[in-house]
Amino acid sequence: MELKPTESELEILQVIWEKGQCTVRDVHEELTRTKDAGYTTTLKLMQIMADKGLVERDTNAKTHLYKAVISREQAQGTALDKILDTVFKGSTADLVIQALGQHRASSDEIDAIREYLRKFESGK
Amino acid sequence: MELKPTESELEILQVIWEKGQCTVRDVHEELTRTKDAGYTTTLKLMQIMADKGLVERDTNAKTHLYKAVISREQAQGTALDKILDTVFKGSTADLVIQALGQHRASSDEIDAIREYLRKFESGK
DNA sequence: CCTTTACTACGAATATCTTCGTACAAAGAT
DNA sequence: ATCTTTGTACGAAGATATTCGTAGTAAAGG
Repeated sequence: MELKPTESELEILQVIWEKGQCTVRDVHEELTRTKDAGYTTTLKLMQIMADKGLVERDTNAKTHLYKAVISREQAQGTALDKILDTVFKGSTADLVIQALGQHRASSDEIDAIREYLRKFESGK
Repeated sequence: MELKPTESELEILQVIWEKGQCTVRDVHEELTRTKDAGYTTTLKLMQIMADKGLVERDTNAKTHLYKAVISREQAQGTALDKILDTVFKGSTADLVIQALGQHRASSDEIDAIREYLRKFESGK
């Protein structure tokens, strides 16, 4: 089963992940805060996502309710796998170092990562 | 200027990054080790990439020589930005932790990251 | 020379993703 | 009851990405 959301699908998933269960209108209003798109465009995309199995929908009421099937964490994993493969030669260390270098992580973030490394290593 | 390579373009860039300057045939032979594609498909893609400015080519000789314009590091940065935005809510720490957790970095890798964190923090 | 091989150029078919208009049904408002 | 609003379904146009066939040209081998 292919579970690789497209760009637009990811925008929609972001909203659903954030809000939980959503109607098309919920998603659409959120999306139009930053970009503009017709309502039926959002609708169509969400229908396609339902076909693909990226979301599930409850069609009992007139207004359907959508929820995510794949979790944000799964999508994160997929996205990481992909860029590890395509631009990082598979090196997690390179990826991490690039991420830290480029994006000026805050001290809190760095502490969190240190903490994680500690746990990680003691857990082996 | 838009510098976002597509999926296929990234496959080609990987080869060029690895080998340096390349002919179409160089790239094509490398690609066909793992997938299959017609020669003219690879050619066309590389021509398009030249148009887009992803690669430069030297057309003096009959057989053209291609080299990457955008560096692997640039592409890494772009890729990271994109997934930070689309699936990590902008949190570098989440990204790093997911990357480490999921892909079982080796001890060497972890050491490299620790080392990096040390330098990073002392350098502020 | 002439034939075969290796290359580029380019148009066009496919495939995939995105966008939207139109049709129609249900619910709400007057 | 009728009109307006709010929904879904769906076809099809548009945009972009991918694939490949055909044509033409330069080089290499005989």
